[in-house]
Amino acid sequence: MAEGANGGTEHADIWMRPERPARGPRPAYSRAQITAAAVRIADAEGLEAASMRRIAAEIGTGAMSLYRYVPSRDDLVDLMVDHATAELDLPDRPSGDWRADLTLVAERSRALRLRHPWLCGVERPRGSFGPAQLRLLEFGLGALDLGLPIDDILVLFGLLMGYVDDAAQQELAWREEERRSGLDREAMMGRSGAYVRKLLADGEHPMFARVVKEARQPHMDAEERFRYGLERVLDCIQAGLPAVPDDQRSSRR
Amino acid sequence: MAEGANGGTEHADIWMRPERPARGPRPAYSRAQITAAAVRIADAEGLEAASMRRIAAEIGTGAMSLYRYVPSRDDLVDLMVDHATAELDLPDRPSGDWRADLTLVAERSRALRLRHPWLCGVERPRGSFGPAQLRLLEFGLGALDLGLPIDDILVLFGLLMGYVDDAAQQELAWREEERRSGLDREAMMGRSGAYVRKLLADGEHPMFARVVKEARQPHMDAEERFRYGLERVLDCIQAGLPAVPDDQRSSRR
DNA sequence: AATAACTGGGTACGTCGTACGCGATTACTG
DNA sequence: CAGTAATCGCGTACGACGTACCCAGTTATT
Repeated sequence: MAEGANGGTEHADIWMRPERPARGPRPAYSRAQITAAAVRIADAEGLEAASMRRIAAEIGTGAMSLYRYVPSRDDLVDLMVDHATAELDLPDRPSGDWRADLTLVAERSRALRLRHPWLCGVERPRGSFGPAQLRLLEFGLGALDLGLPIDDILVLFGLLMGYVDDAAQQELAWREEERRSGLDREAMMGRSGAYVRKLLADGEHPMFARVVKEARQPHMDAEERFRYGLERVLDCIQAGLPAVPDDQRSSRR
Repeated sequence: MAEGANGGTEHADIWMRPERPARGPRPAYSRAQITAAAVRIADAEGLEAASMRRIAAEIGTGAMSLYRYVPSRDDLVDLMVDHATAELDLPDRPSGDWRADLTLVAERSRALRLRHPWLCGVERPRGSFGPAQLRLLEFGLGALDLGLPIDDILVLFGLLMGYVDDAAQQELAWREEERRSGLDREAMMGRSGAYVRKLLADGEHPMFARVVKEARQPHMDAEERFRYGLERVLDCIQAGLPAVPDDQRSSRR
């Protein structure tokens, strides 16, 4: 098929390509330095503000210089994700109490996404697992390694991280809307947009109406609301685990 | 703060803005026509190929003409999402058997994402709910309306759709890799990339190794694999529901 | 018949990622 | 120690992108 006859770069081996070459002058910058600058910009102004030119300007060089360190912007985003994920700071190994371990993962992951709002918006289908993401994976899957087949473990861990992602995304969206409108959450419920008001009025959307009128646990702050949903998710996950004698928990193996 | 002193377009009221104006010549095209063209392109060449110029060329006009029908490309993407979602074809109301209803939602949603691969990659934080998405929401939440507070219902439905999204995304990624490499899934396991081989060899990633070596239910095809995970998720959701007398199920209220 | 609203569409601006090429610098090879 | 080849930082240039703006032509209201 003459489809790129070269040996092939598999597809995304950023993590294999060595940072420093054997020959040539010493590089003036580093991948970590560039990645950190990119993260700094994305934190402050969003992911799309972290363009190659902008990042280069941040570290005081030309845009094309970055391509000496990173093959493409997409790969740089992969580096950014792993760079941020490295802040997670999880224990070396699961404690044996799966519920406590997953709670830890969930809460720190949420905090991470609130600290780096662009994390939720990264294109998903890139199967790029850097060292920090691998650590997270090892810890999370390891916590659930209680006799289930690996496929089931993956499903359960996916449910947890899916919840974390959704919850953080919602929280960020609300926060954004508060910032733009100047109103707090309580005040926004009444003053909703014309479209929402129409939907509430037409009587065709009872569940949506309940979401608008009843939801959001109005007496909880964001943290409490997250924990509440998290407990529900953990209960669900528990149902997928093999039964345990109920007293023999957190047994250090 | 002098922050846009106008009355404000709330933020995304595509669904309120009337298609036809009162005065002026009859428009030559329609929102539906433009949206359909965009979906056609995105299906064949990906979401980013559906640029304003490309879409305009598809229907035989200039790029700027589209802005007579749609305020921005982001809004057009919202229209595309709802246009695709409208294919879902769900019953008018939940049947009373929540498990059957959610199974229906999950399988059709998966099929929809396989038919429109770009759906999984749409930027999430847009809280834009068109009529088709509202139908889906009403049906899904309604199926779970069994006495729980609305917040719990939202969490459970979120878990389900999160699973569907993840599973579809994974399936699409594998399909893409098969297409590019020419190998089938079975053959790819051994011939994995250098990075994966390194991770397997270093012994530091036991769970990742299990994922690579044991997962994917090698004896199942994609459909079976999806259903298998789906049953796990539904079991989990069941645990979050109020207990039922075990025999009194699918009782038509 | 006059007017105001709207049409399709061309041109132009500022942004993006990045292919390519340059002269200078450095490490390996003889 | 000279020669060579790799790699450096970085400027220029190209082809996309979304869309602001302007225009002459068309139509429903006055």
